[in-house]
Amino acid sequence: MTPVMGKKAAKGTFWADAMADEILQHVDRHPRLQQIVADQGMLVYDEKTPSGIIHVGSSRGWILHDVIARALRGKGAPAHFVLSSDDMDPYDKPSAGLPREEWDQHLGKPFRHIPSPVEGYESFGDCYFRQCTDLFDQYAIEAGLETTGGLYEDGSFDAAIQTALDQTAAIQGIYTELYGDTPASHRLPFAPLCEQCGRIGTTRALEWDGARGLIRYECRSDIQSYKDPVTYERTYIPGCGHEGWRSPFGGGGKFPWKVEWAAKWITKGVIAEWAGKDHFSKGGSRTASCKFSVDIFDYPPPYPSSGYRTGNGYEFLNVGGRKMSTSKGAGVSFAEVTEVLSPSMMRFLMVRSEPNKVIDFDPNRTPDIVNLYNEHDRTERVAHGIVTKEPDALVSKLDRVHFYTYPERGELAGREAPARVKFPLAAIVGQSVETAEEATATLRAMGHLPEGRGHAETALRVGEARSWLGAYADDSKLRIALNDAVPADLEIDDASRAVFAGMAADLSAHVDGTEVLTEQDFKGRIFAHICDAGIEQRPFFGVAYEALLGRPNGPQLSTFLMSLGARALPLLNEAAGT
RNA sequence: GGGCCCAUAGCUCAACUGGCAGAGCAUCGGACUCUUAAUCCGCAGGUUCCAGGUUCGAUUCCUGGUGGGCUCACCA
Repeated sequence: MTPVMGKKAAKGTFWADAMADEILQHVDRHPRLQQIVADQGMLVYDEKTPSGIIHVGSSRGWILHDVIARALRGKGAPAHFVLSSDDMDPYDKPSAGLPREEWDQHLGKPFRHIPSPVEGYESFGDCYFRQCTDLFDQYAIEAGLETTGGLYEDGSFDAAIQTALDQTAAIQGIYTELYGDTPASHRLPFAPLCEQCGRIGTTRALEWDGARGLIRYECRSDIQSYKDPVTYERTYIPGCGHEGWRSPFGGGGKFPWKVEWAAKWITKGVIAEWAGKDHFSKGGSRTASCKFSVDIFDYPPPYPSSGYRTGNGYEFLNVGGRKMSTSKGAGVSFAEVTEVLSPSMMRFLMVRSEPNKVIDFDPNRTPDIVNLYNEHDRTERVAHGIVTKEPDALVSKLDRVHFYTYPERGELAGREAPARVKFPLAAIVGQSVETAEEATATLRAMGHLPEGRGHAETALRVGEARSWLGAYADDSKLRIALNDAVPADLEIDDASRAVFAGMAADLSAHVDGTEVLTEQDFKGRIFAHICDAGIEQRPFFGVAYEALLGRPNGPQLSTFLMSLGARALPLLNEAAGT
């Protein structure tokens, strides 16, 4: 391939396109990387430890890597995104939702060797990893999947293990240089897997015999500790006391994290890999890994790093102003969010925001949701060339946002934009009818959908609105709930009762088919009744909403009643006093 | 204490690699026999966090502050 020789990316360039340019330059600077790309393509890499239910914040990284890989492919580079499950990592503290008496026995073991808490998965690690990756299609995330444990077991890491252990002194020196004289300054950079008890978090490597390729270790009870979630006491994971020699190769153990990260880069030939900004803090794991990569493995650390310079990680996705945390069991899981919010919307949210901007998203805040849908729809319209009120710079940006939000749509030229119904309307109609079919029919009758189009996307959106209302919108104004009965303390004068009676009669006739009314007809009847009764419109509607919903306002009455159909009749009759 | 990121209209964000600060939503006003988080039209909304510096010109670049977020043993 011929990398596009990049100038510095223009400031107005969409973030993913600009990053792709920089990655191509990164490759250009290193002949070694050019060779790797020629041999195996351009690897965009990410990894995740499956230590429990994975929260929604992690999806920002997956989407980011997917978008970057697509941007690179868009420039002709043979890029692909691979996500690895760090399932060789040990289960290092009790997991929030699992019974202690059953699961504490597995503390210290690699996630890939612990049974799955949920049926149908190969292991603990497989379970939590795949609960997410099985949803990737819905998010249009195109990723190759692998497990880090698998890489240990198939020998991929063997060369790096040999290198690291042979250079133990140099690695210890780097730890000392970065962190001072800490325990890591004196340890072998490897955690053997105990042959007797299968734990990896409780072992200490004692001696490396490079000639025989064996490592001496013991399995102890003073290595790995956690803060007990109930008693808050520091508790040590018990090792089995085994001591012996074993081969570190072929799955015989794992690197400590910071060394492992660097080992992966050279082993896999990683060209680009981000992580959350927490890893990129000065003195953090990326700092150490870059050092190991350059000094120990002699490999150029992947973009956005360059040599010892780490570059910057991406910002967090906060939900309701809080950083999500897997281990604290707080927050919203990725799988859970997917059931309630549209994957397209989540993807849109993350594509439109530059990686260095915090995203604070709260599904409990109705305006957040309404706004997100509005912005999404506008982006879609602009991308289809429908609205051109926006300034040019914004149009070209929204164009790219749309492209990366819906990569599967491809070229839009000459294609009609999906017919979108605004989210609040979808929510109201969705609550007053039973099925998506009815909702679509109602919306079509109301004139919100063009003839013959918009059925599928509208049914989808009504479904999204309903799921969201079911999960998050308890106190949202968009929630409507029919009264069981007309509130006892509601005063209804005789004139108003007559209007209710008239509406009930009209609606009833419409429902049993003796009279076919369009929405316009029905609307006209309502006003005729009000006029006949000789009362003011405004106060009457207030009374009507109190009678039906227990609120002073609500959706347009004619639409609302028609979409309710027979379900509205008991209340209308009661209000009419009949 | 050190480091990184962020700060533009009430909210969410733009501003084409320094050139008259713009959109969407909300608010407000008007229209539609019609109350709405429906539709259409319109008004208003800004000392671009502060103080300096570079420049003919700074939201943009530099320095120093302020506020917010994240992070800096081990583990990941």
